Amino acid sequence: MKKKREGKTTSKIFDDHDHGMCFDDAIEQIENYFLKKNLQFTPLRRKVFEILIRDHKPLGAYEILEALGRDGFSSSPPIAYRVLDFLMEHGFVHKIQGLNAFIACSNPNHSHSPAFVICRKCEKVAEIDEKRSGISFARPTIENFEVEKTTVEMTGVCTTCSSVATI
Amino acid sequence: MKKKREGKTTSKIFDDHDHGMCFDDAIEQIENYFLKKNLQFTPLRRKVFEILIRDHKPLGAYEILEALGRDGFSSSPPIAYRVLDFLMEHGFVHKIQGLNAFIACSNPNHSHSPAFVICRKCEKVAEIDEKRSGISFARPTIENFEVEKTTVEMTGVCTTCSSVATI
DNA sequence: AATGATAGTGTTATGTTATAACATGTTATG
DNA sequence: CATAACATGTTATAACATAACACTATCATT
Repeated sequence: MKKKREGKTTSKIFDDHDHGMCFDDAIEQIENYFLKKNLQFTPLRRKVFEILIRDHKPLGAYEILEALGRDGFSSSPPIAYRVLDFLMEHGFVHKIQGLNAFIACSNPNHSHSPAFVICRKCEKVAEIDEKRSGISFARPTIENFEVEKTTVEMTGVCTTCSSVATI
Repeated sequence: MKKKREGKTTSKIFDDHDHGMCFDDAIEQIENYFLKKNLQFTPLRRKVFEILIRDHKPLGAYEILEALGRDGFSSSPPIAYRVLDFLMEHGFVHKIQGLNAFIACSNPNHSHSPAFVICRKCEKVAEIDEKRSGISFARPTIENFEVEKTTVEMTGVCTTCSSVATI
């Protein structure tokens, strides 16, 4: 059986941005970016991004595929993975390694190295920036090594879930 | 086909600890720990740990299973995953999320939140501590959230591989 | 030593995530 | 309009992980 990815009520960290705003802005931003970079914002790419930004929660590739299928697109695995790779390359989608899931970027305008806070109970995910994270993770310097990408994921329990209790 | 996990020559960061020492010490440390905690360091658990510490590089669960099979143990998947979970719980093994692989811990004596440096070409992995990483990632404070575990993985290219070139 | 509880291992089957390889269609440009 | 580059579609399979249950070993107590 599939693991659930759902949430009940929310902890502050998970909803302190205006999501209605976020949705419209995000679509506009990605359109502008693609235009500027001369990339194709094809119906498939748009749909995948919309699916992710709609609920703004992490979705597994196969969940995205189901949604694509429902909307009349092909739903064979490479379809999703290719588009996700593409959107990730351009910073509009991130992969949450700890969940094998994908989430729309919250700040595609900043060039940034994101960090994620993941509640292991409700599986809500917040993307946070360096200042709020309490850690600094942007392009650290490592001897004899060129860092290209830094993955930072903080797993734990949000106050909403911990108040419900039972580990 | 299987991805390769191998390395040629080394960048400093990947071999600045005495591995002969590391192996003997590690075995002794894990033995002491298990003794102290009244846990069973069974032949299977010992073998899995030895397989990981032997080369001290990340191995996939199925690579570990093959090695177990060669050494006369059962090699059905749950065998490896169970032992790996157990060793991870006690901090002797870490999972490298970016590689779906497991690696023996470099400092089981410290209580620590490890960070990893991963060369995406040779797939060598170094476990580094907070100071050397240039980032601070130990139990940051997040509002309305209790962080239990922080994953930090820095992917890039080591100088050895970048000198060989061709992206 | 026999009892039962707990922990550890073995086995089968299946679920979940991801990619390889190749075919077809679509778009931008010379 | 040819053609190169990009994008999508399809089939098959690889790679990673867990559920469920059976069996065995170990430990604590009688």
